[in-house]
Amino acid sequence: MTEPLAPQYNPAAIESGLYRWWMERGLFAPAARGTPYVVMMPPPNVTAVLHMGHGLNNTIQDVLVRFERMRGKAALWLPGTDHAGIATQNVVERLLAKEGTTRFDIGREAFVEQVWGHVRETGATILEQLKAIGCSADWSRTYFTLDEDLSRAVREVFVRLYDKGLVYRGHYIINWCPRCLTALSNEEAEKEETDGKLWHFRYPLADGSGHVTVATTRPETMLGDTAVAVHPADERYRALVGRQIRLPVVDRLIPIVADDAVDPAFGTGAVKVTPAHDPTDFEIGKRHRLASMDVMTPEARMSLAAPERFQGLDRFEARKRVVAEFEDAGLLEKVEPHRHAVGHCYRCDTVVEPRLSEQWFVKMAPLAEPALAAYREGRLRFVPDRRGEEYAQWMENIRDWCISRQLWWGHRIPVWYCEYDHCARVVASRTDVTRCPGCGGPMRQDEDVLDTWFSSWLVPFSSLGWPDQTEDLRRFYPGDTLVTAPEILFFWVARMVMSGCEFMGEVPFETVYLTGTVRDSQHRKMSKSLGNGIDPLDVVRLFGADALRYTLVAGSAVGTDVILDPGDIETSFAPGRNFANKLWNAGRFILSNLEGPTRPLAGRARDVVRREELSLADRWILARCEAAVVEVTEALERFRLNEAAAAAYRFIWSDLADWYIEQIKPRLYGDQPGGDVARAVAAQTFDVGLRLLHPVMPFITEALWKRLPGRHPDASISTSPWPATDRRADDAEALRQFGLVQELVSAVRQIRAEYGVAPGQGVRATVGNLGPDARRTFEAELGTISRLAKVSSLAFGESGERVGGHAVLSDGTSVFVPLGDAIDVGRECNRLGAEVERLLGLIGAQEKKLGNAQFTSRAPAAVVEREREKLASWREQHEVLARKRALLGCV
RNA sequence: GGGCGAAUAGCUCAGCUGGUUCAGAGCGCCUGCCUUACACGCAGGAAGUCGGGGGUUCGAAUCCCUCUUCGCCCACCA
Repeated sequence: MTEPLAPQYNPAAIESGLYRWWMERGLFAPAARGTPYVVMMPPPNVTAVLHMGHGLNNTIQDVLVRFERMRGKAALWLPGTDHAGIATQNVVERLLAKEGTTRFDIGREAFVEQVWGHVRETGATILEQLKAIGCSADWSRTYFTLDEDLSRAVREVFVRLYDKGLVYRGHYIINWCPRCLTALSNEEAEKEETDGKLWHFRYPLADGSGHVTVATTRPETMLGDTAVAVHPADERYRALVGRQIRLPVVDRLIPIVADDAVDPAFGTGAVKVTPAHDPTDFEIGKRHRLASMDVMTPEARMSLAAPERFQGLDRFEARKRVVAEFEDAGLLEKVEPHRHAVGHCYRCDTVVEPRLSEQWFVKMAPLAEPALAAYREGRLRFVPDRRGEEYAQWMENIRDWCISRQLWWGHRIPVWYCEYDHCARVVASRTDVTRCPGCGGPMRQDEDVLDTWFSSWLVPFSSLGWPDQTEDLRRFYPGDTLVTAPEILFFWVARMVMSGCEFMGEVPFETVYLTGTVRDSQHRKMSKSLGNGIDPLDVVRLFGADALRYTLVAGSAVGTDVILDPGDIETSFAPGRNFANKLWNAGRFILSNLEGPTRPLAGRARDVVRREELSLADRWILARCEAAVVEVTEALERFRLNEAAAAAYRFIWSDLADWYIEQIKPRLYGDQPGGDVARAVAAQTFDVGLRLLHPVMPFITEALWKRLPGRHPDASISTSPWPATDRRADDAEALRQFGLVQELVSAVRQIRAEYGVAPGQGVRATVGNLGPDARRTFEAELGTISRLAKVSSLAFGESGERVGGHAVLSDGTSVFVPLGDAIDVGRECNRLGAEVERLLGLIGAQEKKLGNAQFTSRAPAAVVEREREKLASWREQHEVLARKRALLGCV
């Protein structure tokens, strides 16, 4: 009936094909019914795709989606259609690096073609990866295209903001990458602590009556100085304000001004002012109507505004020359080492040059207000909580967003300028403009393109067809949960909230779950440039997708990073593989014992298993199963995926495989009656275990679940219902009683191991000092005890013998395994002595606690009662062991 | 400079609302087993004064303060 299963789980054989099987049956398409549950999917980043970080994000998203689907929600990922922007940027960077070329060496058309070829290629790679790790998104949606819908949404948004006066153009100091030749947003200019120098320059007063010393970290910018500023309240310089400086090197007269922005405590308290090359200076310049001298070209070489001998020099070369000239002139007062934050381009790591330039901006404060309110009012929450405060802090101090980029790819800014100078009309438009609406003259579109995130921030609704009022939009906006990496909280998440509030009137999702970051053993972020990445596809090939997913999920405690050692992927991923194999073999065993349908455990069927037919072990595993359902469900609801994985793991491995399967073997083999009941319980609890684990390990659970008896060939575990909690299985008695049996078995095993009893050799055991129902329990489970602990006979009462291994169970039951001359009495005395010591320690502490009137009067009665019971139990255990030691003649 | 987080077994990490169900898991290590589901396994074992110090409390890995060390985010002191 079922094809024979190999004794080892072979991911390659099982996983290939299952994904297609799912897709063919449309199992990943949103269900027709049910409450929508939408997990927003971030645009995959091409450079990240072969790294573990993306594997982590995608896995976590998929775990939640599968969980919610099984719970009857129409869960889907919402893949953005705008993967082009970021993807392209990265592809371009890679291409340029590979070709060893710069953007200007390739013609635009050839360039675009080459880039898009690459995008299509890497797009396929991304799909491969997502399939390989079992992600269940509906990938039929457009992927990796700059599709027209999106362009439409981008233009719509731009024009709306423009009309509201929220988009504006202006001259500002922006972050400029001299290599990429583009403006960068504040978020894209990554600050890095850098060891630099602080040069102290003497600026002589124009009348020769002395000098003012200024400090700078960027000497080359002094070529563009147009003032020196001091704090208005600074006594040292008060008399100098309004006088002139003769700027060395360039030999130009500049004024000394007073401005509040100057910190009198830093450096000399006097600062050179270079409005074209520093944001603060730019502000000072505006206040004092100073000229702005841009002394650099876009490539960060000295421009024609610099003295002739500097023109064309690279900025760092110019820096050396300026310093040298100061030194030669005796105007270099001193040089100090100085550690400060320097901006670097997030794409190419080039030092960013603050540069005066004309750019487009979005006024953010009005957009931030409702987005902040949503958080404050609880309509938006973050997991972990503390990220919410980061979000709020950023929103409160938000700065305008520079959205124009001087790149060759992306959405062009939908603004047209009239070519006629006398008209100079500027139009923002949803459609292309060819004729000037004012004078009828020709129009020219802005050359710049929009920041990638300007399309990405619209994904929650643009990907659903907005601005049209589509069915999808009605149904799936807003979503429930955004799962993404913390590093794009501001780039993307915060902006999506703002755009959602502005254009849809409500937040795009109510929960933002921020995953950890995948780091290497030195806690460095995994990245291509560091070469410390792990390709998830390699892991899939070596260990299987389920092993990869298990490791990632098990390592993802809320708010913590996942550390993986790229040099030792065996250690990281073998546990997942081992667990998959364990599950596979447990399944193989159970399936091999299930011929045809099993009896139902509940319902009105004639052959339903009656409660009194259940053995203690049956009741125990059903109770454990129930507990596992509660644990896993609650953990997933609270985004504690690692706990969900651990709970499912414990249930399947420790409870089901280690104990229950071992316990029922005689019944399955027909050595004991009740095989049909054992089969029914095993089938049911295994089924539940598979479903609990399915979100984390979809392939292996699907493969096994499909083989359970009575499955329709097209049924899939991914659309089967999530296990319901069953109060009737809440069986504390069974848990306690079977727990005692487990303790007894362990105690005998321990003694056997301690004294090297040969594995096959049976031992006798005597149990005494029994609790009320213990004898009945042990008698009923005699088979279990004898098989699992190799006990040939179990006697009740106190043994006449005294030489052997002794133990005591938690309820005070004494255990004795006679070993005759086989053991060393001294060794047994030591063994028991250690245990007695431990108990005495506990008892002493506990007596002190209970003797403390403060405790008994202040602690809750239930706690006190529990503590009393513990003490009684320990005393009893101690007493039993002490007697045994006395019997052995221990000193 | 501001904000935040972390420090628990050799390694990677759990430990949520303070109370021996809390000192745990996996890997690694040691011992014995190829027991008819699984050696990617089974059974047993060793191993941590929960970073240091102080405090709150009847009681602290858990709450507070402080120090040390690492990490992250933000930031226009040139």
